[in-house]
Amino acid sequence: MTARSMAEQTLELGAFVPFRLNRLAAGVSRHLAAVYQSRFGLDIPQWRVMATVGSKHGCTAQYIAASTRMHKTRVSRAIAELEGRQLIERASSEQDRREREVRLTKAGRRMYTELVPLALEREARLLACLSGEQLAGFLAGMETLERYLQLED
Amino acid sequence: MTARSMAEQTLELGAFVPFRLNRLAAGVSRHLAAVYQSRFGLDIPQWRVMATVGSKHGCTAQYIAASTRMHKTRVSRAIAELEGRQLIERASSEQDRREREVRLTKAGRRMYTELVPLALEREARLLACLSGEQLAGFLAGMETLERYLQLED
DNA sequence: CCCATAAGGTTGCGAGCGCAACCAATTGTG
DNA sequence: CACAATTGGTTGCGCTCGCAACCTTATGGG
Repeated sequence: MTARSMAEQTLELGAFVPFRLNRLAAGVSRHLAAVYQSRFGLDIPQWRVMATVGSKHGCTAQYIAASTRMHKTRVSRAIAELEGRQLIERASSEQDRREREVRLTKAGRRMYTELVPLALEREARLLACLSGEQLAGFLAGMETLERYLQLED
Repeated sequence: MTARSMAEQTLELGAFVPFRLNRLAAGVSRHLAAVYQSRFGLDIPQWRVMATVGSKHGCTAQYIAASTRMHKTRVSRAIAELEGRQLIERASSEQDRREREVRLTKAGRRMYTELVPLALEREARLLACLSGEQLAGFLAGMETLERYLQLED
């Protein structure tokens, strides 16, 4: 080991990928929040529940927790709030009376059909700052990292 | 507009980049937490303060908040805890007696020199799952997104 | 058939965080 | 020089979250 390599290493957070990823994710969330927060009065857990239930009718809280990677208590509370706002409804499952099947109400479905195009458009507008080639490279890297960290569904 | 395009759009969270970025950032943080949490008893705010002060001796809480993008109260509390553990120390600035210059103590510097190589190694091990080309593409995309969202320092 | 164990879901509680208000020191302006 | 406005930093408060404990229903083994 040379004297040079003994010199104290430093770490610039601004160049440290874990930090940059957190910062980027927060920035993108903020970029998206305008859609579901100020316009529909949803917070992140509620938005995730709406998005999940909207494409998986009759799913359970269990399923929502697993696919959104939220803690089951967070899901439970988000569901309770959405039910209070009459956006979703629950019915005890026939097969297993511990489970409760979650569905969008009419009002919930109306919000969903309005919300989803706005969210997708927001995502598209963000990604439009990347060239086609850059987008492909970025997504490829994300997928590899997700697989490595076993984050996929 | 065709009848087909009137069909209700759906949104799969698992294919939605904002969600995937949050999930990835959380996964990477968890991957890294083993280093600073279980081994050195630091939480994220404390780790970020240590990292910042370690390469910017005598900086202010202000500076830490700006470069880590943490709320100033979060920084204030992290500093107070680290000071309580005698890892950093503060001295009132001569030029402006509102400011307090933050520095690592001897023990803090010892932790820093032990911590930084482990964190960098952890980052390198994570990124090693990407090919050189994939890594370059991923980082290029990140930089463009950061610039677009004005997340840089 | 009974009881131990597990699984779906909810709730009490403590910890962490952001907002707003605040204190102290500085700067700017008449 | 005085006083308003600003800035660095801390603190009280309310909110959200995760953990652990709990209730209810289902399952499995003797």
